[in-house]
Amino acid sequence: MQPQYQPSAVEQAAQAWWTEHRSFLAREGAEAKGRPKYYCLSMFPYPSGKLHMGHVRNYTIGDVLTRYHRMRGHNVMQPMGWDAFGLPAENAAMQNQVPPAKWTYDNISYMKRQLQSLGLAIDWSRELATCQPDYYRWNQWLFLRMLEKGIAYKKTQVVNWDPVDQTVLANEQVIDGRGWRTGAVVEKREIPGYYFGITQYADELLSALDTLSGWPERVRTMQANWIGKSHGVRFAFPYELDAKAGQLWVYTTRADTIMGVTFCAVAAEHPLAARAARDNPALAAFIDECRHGSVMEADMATMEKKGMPTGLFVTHPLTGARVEVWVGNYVLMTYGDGAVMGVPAHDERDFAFAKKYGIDIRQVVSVAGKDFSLDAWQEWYADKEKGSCVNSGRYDGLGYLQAVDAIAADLKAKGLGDKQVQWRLRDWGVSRQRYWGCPIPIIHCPACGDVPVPDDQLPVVLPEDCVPDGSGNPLARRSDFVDCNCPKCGAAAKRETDTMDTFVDSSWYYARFASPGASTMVDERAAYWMPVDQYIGGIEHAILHLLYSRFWTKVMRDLGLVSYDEPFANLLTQGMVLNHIFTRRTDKGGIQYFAPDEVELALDAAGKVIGAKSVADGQPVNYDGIGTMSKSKRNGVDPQSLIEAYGADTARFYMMFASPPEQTLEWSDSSVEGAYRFLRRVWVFGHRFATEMKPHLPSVRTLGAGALPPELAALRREVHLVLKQANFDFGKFQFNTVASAAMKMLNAIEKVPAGGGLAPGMVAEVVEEALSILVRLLSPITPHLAHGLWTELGLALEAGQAVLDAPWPEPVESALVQDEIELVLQVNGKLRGSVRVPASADKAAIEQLALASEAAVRAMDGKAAKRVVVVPGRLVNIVA
RNA sequence: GCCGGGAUGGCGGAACUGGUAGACGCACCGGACUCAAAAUCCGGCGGUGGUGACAUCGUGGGGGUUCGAUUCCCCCUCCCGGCACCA
Repeated sequence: MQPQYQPSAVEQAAQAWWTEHRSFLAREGAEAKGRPKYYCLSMFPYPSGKLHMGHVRNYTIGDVLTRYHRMRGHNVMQPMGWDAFGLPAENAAMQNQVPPAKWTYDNISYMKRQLQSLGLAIDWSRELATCQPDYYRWNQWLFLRMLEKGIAYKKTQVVNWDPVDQTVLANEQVIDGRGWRTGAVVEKREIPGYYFGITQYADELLSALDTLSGWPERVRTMQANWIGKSHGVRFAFPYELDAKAGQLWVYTTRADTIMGVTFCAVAAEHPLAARAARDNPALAAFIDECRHGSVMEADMATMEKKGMPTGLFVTHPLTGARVEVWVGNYVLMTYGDGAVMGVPAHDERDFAFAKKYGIDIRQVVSVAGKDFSLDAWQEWYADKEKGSCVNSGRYDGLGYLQAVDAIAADLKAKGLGDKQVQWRLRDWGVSRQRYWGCPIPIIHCPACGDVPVPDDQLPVVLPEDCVPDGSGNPLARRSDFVDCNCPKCGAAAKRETDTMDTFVDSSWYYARFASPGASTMVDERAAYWMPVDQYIGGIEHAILHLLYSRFWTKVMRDLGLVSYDEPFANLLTQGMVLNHIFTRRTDKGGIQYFAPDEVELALDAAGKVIGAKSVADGQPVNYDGIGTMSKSKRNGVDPQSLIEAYGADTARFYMMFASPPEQTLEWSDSSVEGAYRFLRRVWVFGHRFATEMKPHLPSVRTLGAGALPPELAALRREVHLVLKQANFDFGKFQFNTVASAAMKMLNAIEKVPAGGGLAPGMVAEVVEEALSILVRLLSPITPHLAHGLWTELGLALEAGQAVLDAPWPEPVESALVQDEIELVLQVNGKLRGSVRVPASADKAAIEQLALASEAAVRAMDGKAAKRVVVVPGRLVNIVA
């Protein structure tokens, strides 16, 4: 074997071997040979151009798990594909005058080569791209099924409208309330669109979270809060207007405070607001003002709360009091009925609103020992657990639950309300006024209306040669796409030009991977592979993508297409990859970003960073902390250059070692070098073993049969002890400590005692076993290095067996035993030394030995022990 | 604003169910090798006091529970992710 570690040679050889042996083709049925299936899936990438470090991290984690489970005896499947529709392709098209399709396919072929150079154990025979008609036709097909079942339907939606470009903007394209290209103030506009009735599944999506024991608690909590089941009361304020009786319906979770209502507020889009504005120009102007700005909830929630009275009054359903109706810019038309009751005394937002506009504040809940004040908001005003009703007539003295019950009953008796369960979750709007997406299979006929495209005319194929220009949807200008005949009456008709949200594409790709090439949406192979055993992706997908996929699965199940309830049995949410940010203020007040390799750091004597300067001009730059790698901040590191400089194994090892998968990972060039150094040491020691030790190996191995000399027993014990911990850590997905275990193991093996009367054959045997364990432990993380060493050192347990199919190593218990153990000695909880005791000693014996120890006697200073706490195998604490 | 998460040496991080805080690595310092440098190898490395054994403080800040708290509870600060048309 080569005495030096040459990653490119090692990696090319390993990859050639895997290709030749078709090592990563997943098998089904009899070919699975009775092994349990393990479907390991990383979230597929958007083909943005080239891989970024987040991809490398994501796919390395998936690959480590895939290879680990394979060695554990599973029938593994790890597919890969492309989330190929989306906005960036249209942006690139505008910039480069290249059709999104070409840009996308070019990116895919480049990124595929990059993924292959990482040595991922991917079954490429299952590759798919969501922009291919034989994939997205099933989006269209299922859309039609959902339409038939009433799960898909049409209604108006509120969008960001750029009045200059005359186009709908994505939230991302709205910067500070203005269009990103035109700078025009964005308006809210209502247009028709298709929705998926995810709320029909709200109950199950919530309750089934309890069955997802393989999901992180935080993701389940986020989804539960997002679905947002709340128990409250929906009730009405009657009014009379234009000589007609009407009712203003509101929803509240705080019905116990209903006696404190001093105003109502409606959304600007509410019919009552429109009616009031009819003869109130000031109000009309205010409503118009509310139309400006983005539709993002974060913007709505942080903007200044403004309101204006409508001059209309409604009647309090219980007190009969006249209550004025206001228009509030903070009231969401999309939640509940687009109107809220205002209780300034017990709602922080209402309090601020009332203070601002001089509305009455009426206390109706009190907490014993707390004084109510009109001057400043207090947390307890809104604490429904502790208070009871006051100033509330017949409800006085009731706690939250009793008050809600009594009030709901009274409202019900009057026919003006009842208890109601409310969801925060809204139906999923899927229409996008964009070109590069899956066409919605609808035809608009002047006579028949909206007509679904018949199944036998699917797929509705998207033309791939359009170049968008930023104003409107280019599809609308393509008569060869738009003009068609009505499937019902045959008359000339227009095809729908909206495309589907790209979240639709990613809501079921995992199932298609399990039935590649099927002539139906999925086939029986999906029944074998699904659900995904391990799903891996960024935490930023914790809600939308994962919730939509769960919803989509339940729809497919109810259509009889699949029989599982949930798509992802286990979920690992990986953290982001961060890097340092360096900036300089420009003369014009802008910010200039410097890539980390354009900056030289100044260190003090202890190695602490005390300054930075530009390599180019030697002038100082500011260190702006750490942030996600991004093009705009110029702090990204190109995986390609990393692989070229150090090899894929170093990139993989560094990624796993630098941080546990769920946490953020901070980039460090020197730590990458550290990873490389380690891999080189492994290789070099392998060479030393092959040349210096292996020749002494006895033909019949006796390891474990008899007692080893103490030095070798200690080495062997260390190796097995570290392995035991590493196996435990693997189960926790804590790959950083697995990597560090491999380092510890090498540290121990490198110090292998030699000479001193030790039989060289015995030394070689202990080292061979240690290397066999180390190489297998490393193989999921650094598969090329492991493949090379396994072969070159002849470590295979069965002839011809590659390391990727070798059995996972388990610690040998007999190698771990020891006669004496060391316990930590504490006095009053403070470390005061240690005490050696026989491994078999019982509590009484340990107490005695501890009390008699030199360290204890000194620390006790003649005082008597009140109590002795013994934690077996760990410590003794003497309480004096 | 709302929901979720995080904070440990100069840095990334470790610490099993409450039991030796700082494993492993990086950086830095010292030594060996070298004409010299790089690479490599050996040693040191939280703060303060002490020649030293050792003492003492120390896991974002404040309080609590416990023989014992990075870990559990309460309050606060800052940072990160999501907020429905980025993917």
